[in-house]
Amino acid sequence: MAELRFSTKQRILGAAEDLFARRGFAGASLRQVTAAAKVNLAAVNYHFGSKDRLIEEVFRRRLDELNAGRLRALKQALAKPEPKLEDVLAAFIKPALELSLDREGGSAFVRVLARAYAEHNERLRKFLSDNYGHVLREFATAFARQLPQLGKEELYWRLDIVAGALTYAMADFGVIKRRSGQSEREFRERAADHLVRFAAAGLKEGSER
Amino acid sequence: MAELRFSTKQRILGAAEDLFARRGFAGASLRQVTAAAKVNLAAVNYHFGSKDRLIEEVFRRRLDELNAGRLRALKQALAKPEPKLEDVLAAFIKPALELSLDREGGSAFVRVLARAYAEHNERLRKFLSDNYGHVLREFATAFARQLPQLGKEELYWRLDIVAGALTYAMADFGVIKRRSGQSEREFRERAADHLVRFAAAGLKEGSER
DNA sequence: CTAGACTTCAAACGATTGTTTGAGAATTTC
DNA sequence: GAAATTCTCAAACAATCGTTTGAAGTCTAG
Repeated sequence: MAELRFSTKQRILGAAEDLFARRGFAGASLRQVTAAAKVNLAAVNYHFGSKDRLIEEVFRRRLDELNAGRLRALKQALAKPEPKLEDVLAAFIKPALELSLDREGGSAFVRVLARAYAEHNERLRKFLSDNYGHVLREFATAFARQLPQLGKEELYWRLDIVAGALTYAMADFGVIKRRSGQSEREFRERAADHLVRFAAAGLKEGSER
Repeated sequence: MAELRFSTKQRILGAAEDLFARRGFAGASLRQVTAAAKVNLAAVNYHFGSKDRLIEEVFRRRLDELNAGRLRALKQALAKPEPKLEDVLAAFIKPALELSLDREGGSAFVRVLARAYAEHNERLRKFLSDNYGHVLREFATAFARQLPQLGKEELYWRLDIVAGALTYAMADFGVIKRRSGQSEREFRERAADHLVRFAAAGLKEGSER
């Protein structure tokens, strides 16, 4: 976490990500963050302006790439001759899996992401909606095309459940622990496969299958 | 929230539940809680001893009844001549639905519950595991009997996803808003039905169906 | 080499945190 | 109705919070 080879700004972002994942935004203090980053306390306000802006930058650093990856994967999936529901789901899930495999704090970030759902923080919601709302809208359109037999309301119900399950699974909650012989990558890829098949089954249920 | 007809202790628990749901355990201060409860600041430490113990009592007040209801429903479901997977799922989900319909803060509590998942707080996890772990173990056994074709590891994968989706859906996250003409009860019952069918589809997927 | 910009630092700011105190009010017990 | 117990209250406790300050350090451009 110290890692003095990184710049002050990067070390703060890394330490903040880790501590926000473990103690929440209110629960992690700037003194804990700067101590973990081996940086002076005032550096946060110098480089980011405030704690709130630091939180936003923790998101921006990862979400820019994550959502770009999702859109890329979606475009690729829809370019296939006969794109399936599973392809659209995988386009949403797999980039998040890749992120969670990032050596430098990616797995911490997906837990931060899960916290953002739990926090009903108005300021944070606006920031996320303003910057990344268009991605979710594109996926909603793609899902609607894959599931034409579902009413709009019904579709939103199911997508909401899928988004929740995804957030939960990616955050590594719950009882599942990987077997000791299994690599992190194997573990995560199995997780993504399970989630895609599980979500597809739930989304299709009641339709013609 | 004020509701002076309730005792000091009950008013504190109600206000704490509401504020923990909205701002988290670290984010809600005892001064905010006691102000909302129209109670003196010192009353929390007098009646509960500390903020941590107050948090535990917020859980205990609801979880005793919720988990008793789940075990009752599970017993009833397993007493049927041919219990189905959907029956076991409903036994887990429906009591939570009932709780979320409780006029006096039930819907706030399910959001508190979702926060407890997000918090990796060791103390809280131990409290929940010590007091209610046996309920989850009974359900795991029942699910295993309904899905004998699934390996133990595979089953745990899927149950974890179901638990996450349930927590998420019950916490009323996400984009779904009920139509203005729809009652809270109608809305929640539709939610539970969707969730049971969705979860059942995902749990069975890949088996004989 | 120097002037200027950028970055780090220890120290302190006022505000807020959970908790404790001891006096007083309210209630219960006999 | 007096004594004892339970509860409420304003006030203060030390600790910690996010933020600001101004001086000292480091770096870069001319």
